[in-house]
Amino acid sequence: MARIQIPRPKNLGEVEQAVLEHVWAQGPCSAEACREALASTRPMKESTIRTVLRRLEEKGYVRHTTEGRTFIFSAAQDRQNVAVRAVKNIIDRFCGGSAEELVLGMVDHEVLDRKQLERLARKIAEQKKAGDVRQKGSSRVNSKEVKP
Amino acid sequence: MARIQIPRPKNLGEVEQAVLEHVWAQGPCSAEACREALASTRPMKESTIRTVLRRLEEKGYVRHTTEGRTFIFSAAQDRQNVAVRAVKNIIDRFCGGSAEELVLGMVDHEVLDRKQLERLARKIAEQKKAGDVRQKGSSRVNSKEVKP
DNA sequence: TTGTAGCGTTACAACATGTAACACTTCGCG
DNA sequence: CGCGAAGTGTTACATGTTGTAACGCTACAA
Repeated sequence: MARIQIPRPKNLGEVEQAVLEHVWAQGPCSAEACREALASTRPMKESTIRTVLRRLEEKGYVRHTTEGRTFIFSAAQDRQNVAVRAVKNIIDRFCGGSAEELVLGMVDHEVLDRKQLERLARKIAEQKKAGDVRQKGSSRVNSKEVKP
Repeated sequence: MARIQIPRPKNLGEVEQAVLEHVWAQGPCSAEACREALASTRPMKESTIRTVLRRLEEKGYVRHTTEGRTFIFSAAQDRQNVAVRAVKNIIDRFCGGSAEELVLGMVDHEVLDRKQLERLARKIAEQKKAGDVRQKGSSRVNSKEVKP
């Protein structure tokens, strides 16, 4: 009884994932196009895919415009943003907020390999250089906006 | 109808999280001890906490031994492991398997700050050095075991 | 005008989660 | 020895989430 909890960042089910994935990969598309594209791996009735897309929209992952009478769905948030937010959540939940601990863990567990580490090191150096000037704030114009 | 899906890596609900958190923080403890510790933030009946602990055990996050007739629960997986696995999942789902992309995103979004980046850079250098000898395999004896 | 493409609405089964009651067992105590 | 307390096992149930879909309404084309 009584479960007045503030909605946690909505997770996605498998099908929802797959559909979102497709929208990310293929760009704006109609429900039907989406359905057809996924038909081989996950056959769905036409009303099913629409339900899924509607839910994705409710959850804020996609939005739609109309083209004639047809809904064209497109991603409302970019992939990386979603990923980073999801990870941030994990960090808060499991690592007491320390992203560092997590990344170190990833290194230990070789979720990151050498080549990637190399690129990362470069990137980090870059970031550090930028940081020498302004204490906080990215040097790049893009992204941002990862508010929960 | 028909939802014979292979169980995805079980997520945890809020209460489950909180309880696991406590076991991680306080180490082995009985259901009652656990309940009392969490009583201020989440009052639970005694049978409730036991259900939660049982489910955590079913999901493989904790295990228990008996001390007299009392169950003593302890973590079955360490925090970092769980976190890394969870992140790995996200990476697979959202980043096409590229952990690098994600970490770069974290840098962009300042989920990682300068001080942390510094430590990370050191760690990475270390890892690289070790890697110069053996192409694969951690230089440390600890952790490992992040199999899905 | 009638079929059809496409949307809105509603439904439902299976699971996940929070919450808990009740029943059974064992141990210390009077 | 019998009792009550502490602990465990079992079962239940309300809500929310996710997959899947049927129906029904509307506008446009032939």
